[in-house]
Amino acid sequence: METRELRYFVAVAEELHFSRAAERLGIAQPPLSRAIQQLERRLGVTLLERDRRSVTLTGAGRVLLDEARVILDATAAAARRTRRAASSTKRLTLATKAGSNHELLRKLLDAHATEPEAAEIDVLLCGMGEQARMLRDGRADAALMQRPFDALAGFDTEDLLTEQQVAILPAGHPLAARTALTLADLSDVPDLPVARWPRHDGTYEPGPGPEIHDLSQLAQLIALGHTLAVLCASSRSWLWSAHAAVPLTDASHVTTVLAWPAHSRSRAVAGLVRTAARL
Amino acid sequence: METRELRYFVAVAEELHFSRAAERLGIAQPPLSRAIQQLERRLGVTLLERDRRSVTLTGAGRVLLDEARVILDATAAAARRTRRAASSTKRLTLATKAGSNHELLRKLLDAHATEPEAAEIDVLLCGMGEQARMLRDGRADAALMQRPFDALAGFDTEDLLTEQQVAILPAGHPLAARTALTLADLSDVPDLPVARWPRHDGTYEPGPGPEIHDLSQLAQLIALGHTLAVLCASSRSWLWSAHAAVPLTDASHVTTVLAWPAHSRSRAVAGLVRTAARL
DNA sequence: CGCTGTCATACCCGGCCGGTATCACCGCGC
DNA sequence: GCGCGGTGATACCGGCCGGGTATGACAGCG
Repeated sequence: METRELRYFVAVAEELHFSRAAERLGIAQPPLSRAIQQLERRLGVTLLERDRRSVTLTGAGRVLLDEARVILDATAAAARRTRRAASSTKRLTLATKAGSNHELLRKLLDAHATEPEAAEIDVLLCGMGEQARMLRDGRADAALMQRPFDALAGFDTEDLLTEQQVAILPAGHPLAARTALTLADLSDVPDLPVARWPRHDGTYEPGPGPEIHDLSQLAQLIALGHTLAVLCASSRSWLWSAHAAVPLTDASHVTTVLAWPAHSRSRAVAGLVRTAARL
Repeated sequence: METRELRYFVAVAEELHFSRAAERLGIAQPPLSRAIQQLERRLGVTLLERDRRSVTLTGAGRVLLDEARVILDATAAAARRTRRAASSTKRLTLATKAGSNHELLRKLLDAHATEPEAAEIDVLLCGMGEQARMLRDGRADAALMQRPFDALAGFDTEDLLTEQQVAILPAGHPLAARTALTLADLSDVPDLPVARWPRHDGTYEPGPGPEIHDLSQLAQLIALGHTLAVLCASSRSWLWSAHAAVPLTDASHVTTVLAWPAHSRSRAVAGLVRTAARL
């Protein structure tokens, strides 16, 4: 199975339409039909049911679609990682959630800068939960992520900092005067629906609160009194004067971790991990 | 990057010799040289340092070698899984260590057989630690594995049974008369070196004991009085009369788990997992 | 200084990838 | 019922590229 065939198959399987898929691929329809037939012949499996008026995936086709997506992503990541390994042995890209854990990032970068032989670090600021994609993509070599919020499957990690969570509220709100809160206190504040974060797959669970894409948007919404949010304590570093932070006594703790692709053999990443382990 | 190019590159990177790699691939040397040059040109990266007398990998080459191996394995697995999905919706292959956990396997199969809509199960008997490869390969849909011995990374699991470990000894040995032992008792028995299991990567750590590949071999070696072994308690089901099993009071417990590829969407696997969860 | 072994280059051929033209077929509307 | 539009499949052709053979350039070695 060549990646070209997989690319073609994914296009057809997603469009369920040969002509549209061909257009998307930038080729004509007949060669595409032929390529898929050839793939089916070589596998000895019918992947698509052509029904004169509609194209549908067979069970085997669904399996191959899942697998092919993974393979194509891995191939693109491999090319990127290879290119980056060539262009810059002494340079690495660290993905981090824009705005979060500023103090920790500062400490990590400062400590790393004092290391002899240390690689230079490019900081790549991401939206919520984008770090995992960047790491898988090969666009980043390492990332700061948070357990249990971020999807850490497939990565190796080093714990950096465990901290309490706090509720971030509009400064004028009655709850903001309290010295401590519980999750129950927040679950049903009538005028302040809890902000909704994207899940691991990028979708949002239904609910009344606004969908959050990045922290500056969240900050604005809280300052406007439209929502409240639960974040780790170090978020205090970016609070506005219109914000108030109140500790949550019963929320799970959050651990910020340094994550990198499992089995990475990059010396630059290893150096950063060593620095992080000493923090 | 086409899989053909990756296949060629892996061959050259492993052999570090174009002619031998070409022979292994079943093609002539010049086309291979050209293919690698083309790959390098397309990536804009030199992967191999040709030094008139020797070929060595560059840093980028090492990165691509790791990535390419993963991609090629994934591609082969994808083909196998697709073929199997086509040939048998109602059939799945369960990999298990030959000889181990016989009682548990029996219970699982019996319970599954009574389910309506249940897939038929082909049991695939593996040597030590081979199940992980079978799962990754796509040669098996699920496997019985043991924590903490087997490499479970990348799989989803369902715990089935946690049990104590026991020492298996030749029946006539002095230690066999004891009612309980500790790991310290076993660490330095002069005439009975402890059997060595393969590690996750298939290699063995150095030591005096014999290298174990499967349980029948181990059984024979113990019966001959050449070694002793530490196994989970359910191993008692296959003991010979020439064997004795003595509980270990301080060894970590072993959990037998049902494992399957993460994100599997197979209905047949889901059915088996449901059965297992009810055990 | 040839000999050997290495990888690169030159050149040729056949197959396959992609394009255009067309077919076979279905659903739809008049 | 009969064009008509739109679907994927087929037929055919041309050019590119992957593969082969022959050979070159060069280093190490006896």
